[in-house]
Amino acid sequence: MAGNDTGMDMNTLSVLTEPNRIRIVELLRDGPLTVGEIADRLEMRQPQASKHLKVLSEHGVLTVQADANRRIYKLRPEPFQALESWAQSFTRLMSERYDKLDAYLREVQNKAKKEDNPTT
Amino acid sequence: MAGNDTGMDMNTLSVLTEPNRIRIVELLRDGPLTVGEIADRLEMRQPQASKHLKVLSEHGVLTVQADANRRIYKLRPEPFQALESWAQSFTRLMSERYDKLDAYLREVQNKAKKEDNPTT
DNA sequence: ACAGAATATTCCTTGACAGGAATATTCCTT
DNA sequence: AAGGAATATTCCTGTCAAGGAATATTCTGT
Repeated sequence: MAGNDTGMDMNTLSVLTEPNRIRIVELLRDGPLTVGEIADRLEMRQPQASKHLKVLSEHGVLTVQADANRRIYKLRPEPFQALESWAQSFTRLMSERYDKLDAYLREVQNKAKKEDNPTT
Repeated sequence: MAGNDTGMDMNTLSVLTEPNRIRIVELLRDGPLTVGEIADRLEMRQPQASKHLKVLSEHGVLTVQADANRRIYKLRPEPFQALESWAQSFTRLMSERYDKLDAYLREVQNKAKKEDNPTT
């Protein structure tokens, strides 16, 4: 493992960075919607909406619920919890890290000298 | 505005789509590093590292500090705070939204009937 | 069974973008 | 001033993914 214990699947993040998918997700924040409504409100064509919804579903961001002809999409909480944790893993550490810059600077300079004459 | 008041600029986020950039960001979580070290530890070539670092800097995820020949890159806290807020704007609402599914279902079905014979 | 909604899928084209390789630039050291 | 790190930039090429358009599928109501 690479020290990522936030449960954050990085594909989830990358799936959320497509502009139209972000719009979909933000729209669904206010509640579940059908494909048609999503396409309408975001002024995109139905096929594109379906495609994005598929991607989002496949990555666990959304779930579908069938209602007759329609498919109602809604957000799943998990990815956002994971994303929040992931972001926190940075914000929590950030302030103390700030102090380490000076230390690192000196360290780097030392290493530079050492590499001038390695013990050989 | 489109109801996004978290200060989250999604273009900032979109920069984190690229796997190697995520790796860089996670590496820098442990503290600032020079270009060479980043390239080494992530086993990528220096030019690619520089390119990614440039993109990350341009989008405000990193800052540079020059030290002689070297450039020390470190994370900026703002994007991650914004990301955390953004994620929270979902996790906070998610549980109550869950209850609204049934309501929405009925609403959708009503609307369907109305559209069958619009008042004209 | 049929007509017609609502949604999904396929095929195609195009643009963006990441990596490779070579080279330019900047800065230090002597 | 010259040589040599460390880093940045440029040019090229291939890949991938999003959008458009057309079509297929699924479901309903009668």
